[in-house]
Amino acid sequence: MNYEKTICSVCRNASCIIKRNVHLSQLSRYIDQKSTINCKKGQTFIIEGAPVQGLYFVNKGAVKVTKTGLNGKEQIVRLAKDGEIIGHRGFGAGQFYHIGATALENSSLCNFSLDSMNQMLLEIPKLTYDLMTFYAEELSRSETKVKKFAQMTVREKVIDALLYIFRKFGQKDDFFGIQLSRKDIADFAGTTDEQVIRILSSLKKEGLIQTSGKKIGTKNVNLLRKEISEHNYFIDS
DNA sequence: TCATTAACTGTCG
DNA sequence: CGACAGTTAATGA
Repeated sequence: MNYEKTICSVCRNASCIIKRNVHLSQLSRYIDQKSTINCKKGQTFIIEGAPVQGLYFVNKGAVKVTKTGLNGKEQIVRLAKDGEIIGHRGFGAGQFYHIGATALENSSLCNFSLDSMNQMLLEIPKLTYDLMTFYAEELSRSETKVKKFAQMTVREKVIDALLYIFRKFGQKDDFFGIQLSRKDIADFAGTTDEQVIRILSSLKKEGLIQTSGKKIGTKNVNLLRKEISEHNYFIDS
């Protein structure tokens, strides 16, 4: 296990709000306070209901953010990759996380304590502004997601989930840049793994996607988009 | 190798 | 469309 702290100055995550502001001199002492956590695939590093332990950034890897329903069903709220923030709703008023987060791949995470974050945001307006922009985007995504869940059929929701994965992780050698279990896709789309399996195999029969074991890919994104085009929500969510 | 997990199929309410 | 039961394939201890 490698516990070495990742250094922001050599980090490649241009979308990270810390990295974007790393040139600000006030930031350096807070960066010195951060810690790096290495998570193995499948490891849960934010437990729903546990006390907030600050803010996490994905340095490298992939993470799912989840919320558990009353029946114990897991809902994947979003996926996060390099440069993205996790646990950002945990601070402010809330004392406890109301989401969970587990690594989908071996991942390294940067963690800033609550105190660190609060002082940073009070002291550096540019950082606060960037975070606010991020919140605004998140809220907008969340709103369109509500519409989706209300209006889309299961087939459309699964296609939408596939497009989300495609957008976020891209495709390499005809398959998506991340391998998710059918269960994870189901938890994201708000359905069951059996439904996902069935829809994936019919999509495969129709030639819209190809699968090989856990690997899924598409050769015709536009055809997939067309299926849910009436909903017009495929822009970004 | 055996045991556990994931993928898939069929059926029923 | 979801829930359940059951089979097969893949994975890993």
